[in-house]
Amino acid sequence: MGTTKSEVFSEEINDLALLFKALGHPARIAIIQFLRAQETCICTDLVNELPLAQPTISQHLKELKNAGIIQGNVSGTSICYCLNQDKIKELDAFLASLKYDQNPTCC
Amino acid sequence: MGTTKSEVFSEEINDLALLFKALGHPARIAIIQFLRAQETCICTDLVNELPLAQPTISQHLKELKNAGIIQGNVSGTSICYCLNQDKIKELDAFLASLKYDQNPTCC
DNA sequence: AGTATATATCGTAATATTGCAATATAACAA
DNA sequence: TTGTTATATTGCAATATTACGATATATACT
Repeated sequence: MGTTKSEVFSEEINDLALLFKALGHPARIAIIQFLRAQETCICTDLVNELPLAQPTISQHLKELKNAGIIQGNVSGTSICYCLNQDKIKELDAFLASLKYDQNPTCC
Repeated sequence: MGTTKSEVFSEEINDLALLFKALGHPARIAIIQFLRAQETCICTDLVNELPLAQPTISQHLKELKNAGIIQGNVSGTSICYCLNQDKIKELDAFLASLKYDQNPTCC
């Protein structure tokens, strides 16, 4: 108990859930929004921008990177992060697939 | 410690994070997909469909309902659930806003 | 080598989530 | 009223997440 029963679900469903889970935290949404606004990569900027300690931000970046939503490249002493458009499109496609052409009469 | 520092983020960001968090579990993705496929509402069907106990499914439905992603209407002894297109569109709009017209050269 | 800067990792306390058995509630039927 | 079906709630053990101080690592500059 306490663990998610991932084994019983398809890989597709688990992958989607992991992506959404990575976005399921305000700090990570804020990071994503900042990345989108900058149009380019960042690193310490986030520590100055968000009221969270450096290790906390580093941890959130790691989770976003693990999920594949952002990418990071070493650039001197700093690391340059940016959005991974492919993953975003993947999520967008899923959400789009949930829409109906016309609202069903239900409930 | 241990608690998410929601106070330091905007309401918009917190709302989005809560919506994504609700989708961040395979059982809840499976529920959403089943609801989409049925085009209409459900209830005990999910207990038969998914290898999870009834209280567990009830709990996941509650979270999806709290997030506003699904709606439920009493219909006799059962409850009829369905997707809330508005919330789905909200999430879709956010993801769409993250896309760039052309991929930026970064990282 | 020594120093500064940028980021990651470790360790840990506080809290949240997951899953389910047991039980409660609610609507209907006989 | 008693039974049946459908769903929700309670309680709890196992596990995961969050946040951060302390510390490590890695690159660059002097």
